[in-house]
Amino acid sequence: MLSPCHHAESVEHAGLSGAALRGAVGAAESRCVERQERLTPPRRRVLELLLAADGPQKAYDLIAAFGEHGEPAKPPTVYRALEFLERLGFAHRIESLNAYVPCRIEGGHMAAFLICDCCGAAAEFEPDFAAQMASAAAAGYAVHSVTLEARGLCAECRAP
Amino acid sequence: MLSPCHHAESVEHAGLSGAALRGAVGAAESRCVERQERLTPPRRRVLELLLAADGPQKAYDLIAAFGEHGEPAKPPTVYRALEFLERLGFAHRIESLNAYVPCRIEGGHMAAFLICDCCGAAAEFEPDFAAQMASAAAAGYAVHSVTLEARGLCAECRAP
DNA sequence: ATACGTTATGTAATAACATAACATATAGTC
DNA sequence: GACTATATGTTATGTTATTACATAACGTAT
Repeated sequence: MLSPCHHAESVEHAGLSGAALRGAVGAAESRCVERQERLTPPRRRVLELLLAADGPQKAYDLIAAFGEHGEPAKPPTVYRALEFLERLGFAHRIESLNAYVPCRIEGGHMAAFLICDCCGAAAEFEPDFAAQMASAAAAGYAVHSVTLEARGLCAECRAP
Repeated sequence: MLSPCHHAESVEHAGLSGAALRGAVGAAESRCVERQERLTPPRRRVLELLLAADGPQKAYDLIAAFGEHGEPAKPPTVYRALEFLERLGFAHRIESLNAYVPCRIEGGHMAAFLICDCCGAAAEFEPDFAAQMASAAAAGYAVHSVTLEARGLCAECRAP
């Protein structure tokens, strides 16, 4: 990845705050109730941090930001929360960045990202994996998850 | 990922040895000459280790196996060689495994893998990213590389 | 209400993965 | 031979993630 650039982060993916943040957390809470899962305090906290952030967050960013008064979390606290959030579809790990983002797409369990090497934005998009799933089926594979990561330059960074 | 299973690694991706290994290294050598790049001893050694292996290799596996008589390499030696091999298209990094495989597909610069969670095999396939590239273009992104990693069960592990 | 099984969290230590920084060496060119 | 660019050697450290085990909270059946 290149060094950070001068361009602003994509507005559409800017971090949530206030009512929008509370609404998103509340929606997650509801989905947990439906699924008989528990949005416990550390899980909720990590979700808030992801939702409030402007871009992909590293695990140790979350660890550092975890406490209300500057105390970091212990690593397993955050890694466990991230695992839960991924399992419920509330967050995705971006493998090529070793970083995490909140899920922006309802109901999708397959993740696809456009990652800007200039500004660091990671835009989730609705993947159409039909062609790849056909290849997998032809090879006899039973696929249960797919991630796609495209690297390049976002519209803003191409034409500033 | 699940724990290793009892199934054999996929035969088609078994490690090379003898003449097949020398042939593959020789082909890489030729491509380096064409491109005016140098397949120096550490680069050649790491390529051999990848080609000879039965599956994705971790960087520290390569570091441990590097020396002819059991002496490990220093980490930068192997990471630099891997960087070179990726740049020339001789190897791919599988992000979700933190591991490396030799490239099995001529000329392809975009990587797509079917990764078996049971036996650990990683089958490279020829990706058709037309649908995703269209999405990226619609979003204004200029994509320069794409990787796809599908997790699941291979044919052998589904029906042992 | 208590005992039990299950799930989640707290905590310490460390394992696994990767790079920075700087010195040295080797190849190609003038 | 001197210069330049590229590659390697070496030390140290930075970053990412997990293991292991103890404790706590929840649900539920007695």
